[in-house]
Amino acid sequence: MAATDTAILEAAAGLLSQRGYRGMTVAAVAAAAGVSEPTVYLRYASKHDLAVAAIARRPFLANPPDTGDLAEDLIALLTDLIEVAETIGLSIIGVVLAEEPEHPELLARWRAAVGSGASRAMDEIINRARQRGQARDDLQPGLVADLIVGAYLAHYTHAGRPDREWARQIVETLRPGLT
Amino acid sequence: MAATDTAILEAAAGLLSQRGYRGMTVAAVAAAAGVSEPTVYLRYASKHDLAVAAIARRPFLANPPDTGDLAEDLIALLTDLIEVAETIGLSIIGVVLAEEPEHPELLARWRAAVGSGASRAMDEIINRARQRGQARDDLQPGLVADLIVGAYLAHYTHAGRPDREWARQIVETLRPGLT
Amino acid sequence: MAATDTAILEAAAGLLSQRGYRGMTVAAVAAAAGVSEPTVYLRYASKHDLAVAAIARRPFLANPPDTGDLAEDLIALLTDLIEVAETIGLSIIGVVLAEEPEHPELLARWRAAVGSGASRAMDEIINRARQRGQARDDLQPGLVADLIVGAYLAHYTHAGRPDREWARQIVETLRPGLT
Amino acid sequence: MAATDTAILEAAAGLLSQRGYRGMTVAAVAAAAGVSEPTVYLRYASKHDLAVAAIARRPFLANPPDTGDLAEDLIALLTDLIEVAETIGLSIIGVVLAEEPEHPELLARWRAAVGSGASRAMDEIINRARQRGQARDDLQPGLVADLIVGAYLAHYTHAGRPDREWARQIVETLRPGLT
DNA sequence: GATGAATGAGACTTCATTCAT
DNA sequence: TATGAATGAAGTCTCATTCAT
Repeated sequence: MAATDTAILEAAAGLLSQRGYRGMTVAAVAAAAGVSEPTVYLRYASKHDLAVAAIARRPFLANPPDTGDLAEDLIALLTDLIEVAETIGLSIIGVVLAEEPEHPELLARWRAAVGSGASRAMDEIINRARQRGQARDDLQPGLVADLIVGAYLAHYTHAGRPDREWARQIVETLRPGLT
Repeated sequence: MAATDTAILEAAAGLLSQRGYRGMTVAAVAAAAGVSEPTVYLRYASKHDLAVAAIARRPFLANPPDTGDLAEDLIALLTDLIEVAETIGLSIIGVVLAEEPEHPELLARWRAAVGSGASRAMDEIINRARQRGQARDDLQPGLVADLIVGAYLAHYTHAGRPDREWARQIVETLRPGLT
Repeated sequence: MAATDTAILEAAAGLLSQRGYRGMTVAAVAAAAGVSEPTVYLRYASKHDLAVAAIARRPFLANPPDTGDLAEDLIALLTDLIEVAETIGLSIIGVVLAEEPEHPELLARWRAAVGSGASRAMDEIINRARQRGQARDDLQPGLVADLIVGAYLAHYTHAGRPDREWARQIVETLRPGLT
Repeated sequence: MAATDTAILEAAAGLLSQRGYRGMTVAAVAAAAGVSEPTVYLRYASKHDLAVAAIARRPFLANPPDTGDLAEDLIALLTDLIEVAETIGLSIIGVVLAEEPEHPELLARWRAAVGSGASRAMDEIINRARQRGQARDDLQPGLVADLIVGAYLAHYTHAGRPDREWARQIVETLRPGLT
């Protein structure tokens, strides 16, 4: 049944964020989805296959903000990012990095889904800014994405949740290099 | 014995980066340290205590580069960071993020050791730049650290290893905002 | 459908020789027969019933050789036996012996089908030999069958496949006791 | 402890005969040996290793009979064989044959232990007979072993337990070919 | 008659932890 | 202080069997 399919994937994705790869036990997934363990194995040949399928369920940065101003767009994107991260946690990113040595497909899949999503969102924001004359012609969206998204990753990892003003300060620091 | 103490910590730290929290089995730590499992338990009450102690063994960014130029310092720091990361892997960062929901002390400890180290290194670089008149007075070192260190984290997570030119391009993009 | 009936039995017999009793899973039988598992259960109440029905599908030694000479007949029979065994394997015999403690019906069924077949074949060969004056009057076919068939079982079990000359050597060794 | 070692091997050998390879569960072995499952794994890396070690625990035909007469020796050997087989069962032979497709090491090990033992015993019997002038010079012990041991295997497989007279009848049938 | 979907029971194996020595 | 030996608990995965359709 389709309802079971999504229940299993949702459960797996949730547990993956909350408990990591090894903490995402098949028993826990099955229980959370309201089915038995073999039912999970009916759909995925192994726990690993299930984890790969569960990675990147939620479309990330699917609708890039469009405020009419580059800096505001970036602030909005960063604020969105923070909000999502504070909801579902950064641990899913931790999982794909932590498991890279033993399960590199997880990171690969993450890159395909989330990495490319971030890249596309930044392309769009910067293209619009260019048309408005707000962005340098030779500005590379990929670099900006690295700087913006990464700033949050680093801040969270090194110092915890950023305060209110932080997103604006980051963009202000960056702004002279963009226009 | 002190030699045993450090052997155990080294072994734990290595396994933690290579195999993650759950992959760092007490048996593997003991074997790598050349002792028996109970010997580990003589020193740490639980596996978790051992992991907390093992986090952040290696001093990170202990000697910030000093080239006489801000941009060059930042490029050097970023290049160093890449090199270290490509040696010991990013998975240790993944581990502390991934385990946050269940073992928040790991991330706390990481912040105390590595986060503060990065902050101190950036303080030093920017102070020197200020004395040379290369940095804005109101430039906040923490923001720059977030941007520089984070850029690598994000790039690696979203796209894999950066190419040769990447570090310079990041710093060039950032430079107008610093001076 | 009759076609389904035989497909299931063929599949079960094949898997029984190739993978043993426990290796003959109902799922594998169903797949090999091109039906679903419940379809198998429509015909047999349990896996065990299916296995019993599948034992001894192939008539063994149905056409005993008739060369006009006792020794040649025995060599031909032994050569046939080797050939069949090298095609379908001895593991089916292993299965019925191995499962005897838990599923004695398998061995019983094997005796009814294969054991009696071997006996009948040897009866025929020796009766013909007697009419030609090539066999002792008091020769018991059952003993000869034990010796001839058993020699191969023992050789295979203890030493692996016999070489070219082996069948003839066995019969030569036995011959003085027959005439 | 050595007592545990042998208890485990004994339990494994017994279950292997009684329940076959798949029926010899590690839980059952542990229970029969009076230890926990991990204790078994402390000694054998896998169930398969345990099974291989358990095969051929009992030395088979270690002391070939020496009655002073070839025929009597063979009858005694066959009678011994029957007695052993009726005690521990033939199913262990069934197991090694049945598992050959999936676990050929079991049969290999059986050949190394039991097959070579039977061969050695027959060598001895026939050498002594030769010195007494009771055996043909060109008689090959291996062929005699195949015939004698095999006769029992075949009889049991095809017809069940032999009656009292059977061993003597087999040897009588064979005798003219030996002297 | 046939099957897609489900599951209870149980298999092998690993691991953190303890205890007698 | 150190360890060899042991184990309860749990994890991944398989399989015979059932039931609604």
